[in-house]
Amino acid sequence: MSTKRDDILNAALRLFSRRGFYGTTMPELAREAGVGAGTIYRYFDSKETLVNTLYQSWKAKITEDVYADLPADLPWRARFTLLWTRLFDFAHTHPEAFSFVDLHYHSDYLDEQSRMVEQMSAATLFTMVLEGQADQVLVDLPPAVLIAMVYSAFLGVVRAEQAGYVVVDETLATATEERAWAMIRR
Amino acid sequence: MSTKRDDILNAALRLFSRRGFYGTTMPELAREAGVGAGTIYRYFDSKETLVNTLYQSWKAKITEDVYADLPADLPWRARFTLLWTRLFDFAHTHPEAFSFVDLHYHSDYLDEQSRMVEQMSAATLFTMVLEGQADQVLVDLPPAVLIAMVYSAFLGVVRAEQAGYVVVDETLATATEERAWAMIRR
Amino acid sequence: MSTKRDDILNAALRLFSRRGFYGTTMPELAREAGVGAGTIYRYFDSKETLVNTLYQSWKAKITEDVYADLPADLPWRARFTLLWTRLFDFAHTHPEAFSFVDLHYHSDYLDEQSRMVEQMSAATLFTMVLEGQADQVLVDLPPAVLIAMVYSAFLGVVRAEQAGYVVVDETLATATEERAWAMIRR
Amino acid sequence: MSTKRDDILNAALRLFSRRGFYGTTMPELAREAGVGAGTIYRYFDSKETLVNTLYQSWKAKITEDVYADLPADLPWRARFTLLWTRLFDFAHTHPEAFSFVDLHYHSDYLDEQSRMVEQMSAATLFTMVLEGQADQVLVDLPPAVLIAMVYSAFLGVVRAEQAGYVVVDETLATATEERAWAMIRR
DNA sequence: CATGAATGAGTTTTCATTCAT
DNA sequence: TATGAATGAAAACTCATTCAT
Repeated sequence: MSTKRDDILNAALRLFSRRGFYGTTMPELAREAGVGAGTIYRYFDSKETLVNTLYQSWKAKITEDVYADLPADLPWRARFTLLWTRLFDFAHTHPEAFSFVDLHYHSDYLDEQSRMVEQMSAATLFTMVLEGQADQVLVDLPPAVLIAMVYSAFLGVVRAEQAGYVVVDETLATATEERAWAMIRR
Repeated sequence: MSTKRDDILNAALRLFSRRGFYGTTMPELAREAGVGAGTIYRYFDSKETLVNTLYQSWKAKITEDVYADLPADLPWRARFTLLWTRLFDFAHTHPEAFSFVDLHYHSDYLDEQSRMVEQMSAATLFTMVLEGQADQVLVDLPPAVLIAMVYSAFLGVVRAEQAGYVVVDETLATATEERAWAMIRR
Repeated sequence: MSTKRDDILNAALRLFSRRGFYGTTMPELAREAGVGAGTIYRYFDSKETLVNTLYQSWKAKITEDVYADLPADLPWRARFTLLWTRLFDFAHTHPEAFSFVDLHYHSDYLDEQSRMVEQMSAATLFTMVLEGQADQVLVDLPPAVLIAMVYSAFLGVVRAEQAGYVVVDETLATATEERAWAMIRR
Repeated sequence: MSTKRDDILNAALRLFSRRGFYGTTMPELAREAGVGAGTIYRYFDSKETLVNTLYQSWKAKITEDVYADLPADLPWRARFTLLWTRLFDFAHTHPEAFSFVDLHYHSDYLDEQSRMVEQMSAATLFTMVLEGQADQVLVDLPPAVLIAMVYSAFLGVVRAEQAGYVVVDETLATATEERAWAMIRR
């Protein structure tokens, strides 16, 4: 089965997350993927199609792996811990995914569908925060702000880790989770 | 007086912060600055020189405007409030500056001097955090982590604001400051 | 087989020998070679690399075709005749080669290797002249001077021919050879 | 009186003789001449006008200084000696002039008038050679060939000298003259 | 007269995309 | 289906020339 398509997507994730969309050339990408330059175009119409496909798939995968299947009866504190843990698990399993998604946030080459996936993912979180606020567990700030602060704080740690400034073991992951929770709990 | 050089730097800040380094073309930049394409090269040797000049000047300006002249005897709580206020003041005065600096963080076209300015800025914060921990006011996590979490949280809010998701008035600024402080205070 | 590379080199020989390095533009060259502008860069890193490659190959070819395989026991007079004949044969087979090599002599865009090829070629002649002088056959002047005078005289005839001032048939070639020999024989 | 015009012409001689027409830029030329870039255009309509002016003036000066005022009754041998001496005197007084004139020989940016000056100079020599042949003093080859061989041989020596390969003192100048004469005398 | 900052057409070079194999 | 050589449009950059001072 076509492993080439995946080779291309994996290479694209690596390069786009490092050098960005415009900083990555198709020949480079072909070399990194171990395929001919023309081969990329058998699977993707254009560079933009490729980046959109990649963006959507990772955004969806993050949403799925991190936000889905939260036990409905889980107390808020434990729920947050679970989310935070999943975030770090994901970040460690797919080190380039968060950088990639973050780097391409709101870029003008993202198409309608990418924006929709983006919206859906945001909506999930948004709803969750609203519930937490209704339950008087989360602080009363615009959900967009709470989400931005927590998610950015998480991303900040991941970036520090990838830059080699710290190693995030389980202890540190837990500690950061506590701090993030302290930021948003009522 | 050479207003052209400033026109170019201002246009570059606007475009680089939006489209990134590789996504911004020199003709675009020339048009945005209202100068001829060749004029840019009278003031900057190359596109790389330009982005480095810009990076260094803004990084230095942020450091100066936000971190400098902190009253030595200011209590930690008040000190943090002051810093947070200054960050928002800066972000509102120069809406593109933080995005620009953040977007170009650790890019491979940044030269030695840009990295040095970067280091100096980081060192200032690092020292401050260490003091706060010695005074038992700040939580005991690696300073790089605390800095990353707070600064990223701030950036997250600014980005949400620029995306039009929220309006950050004084009340909201204060509220976010409290949340950020809650994240790092012991 | 990569005939394109040869097409480019041949076109470059023609244009560089006529208009010089700076006077030849890459689009012109591409058109003359019958290839796309980008194609040139698949085979040569830069215009400078191209001119150096060309210089080295022709300098080496001249040296090989003209100076190599001289029968060791050939009397000086016959040896000179042979060299002169070979020079004209070469000039008539590759009408632009001598102009090209001469025009680019000591140009600052020639690299280390081009200079080495240059030196090697010069050394061959130099040694030959020294031997001729030791044998009391050649006049006692600095070899560099003898070489310069003979080679330049030859080039002068070739240039006159190319400018259309004369036609150099076998008779004229022989006559010029006699004159050149008269210039340097003891 | 306008020394600037001369400054420009002198700078142009130096740069054009070294780097050629296309290899010399107007700003470079302005700097070398010690004038503003715009100043050049007060004296010369364009770069082409400048090079043509320069070419004509030097070609004329060479013709005047070297070929004019030859005592009518001077024997051929002495006449040749005088010419050769004058050539070397000229070359040593104006080291760049011969290179410049030679380098621009038959270039397509030379205008009608430059070609005429060229023709006139050639005609003088041509006539002289014809006379010498009529007098049975010079060898019977096409005058264009004789002229090319002698003049090129001379240029070869000058180039060797400028490249630093030899120093041409009076003895060597005389020796080369003898060799050149041997080449063309009957 | 003289300047040199400013320009845009033209240069070298890159790169997304195509297509013959 | 896969390739990578080939392309030309567009990028970064240069330079002859102009013009406000």
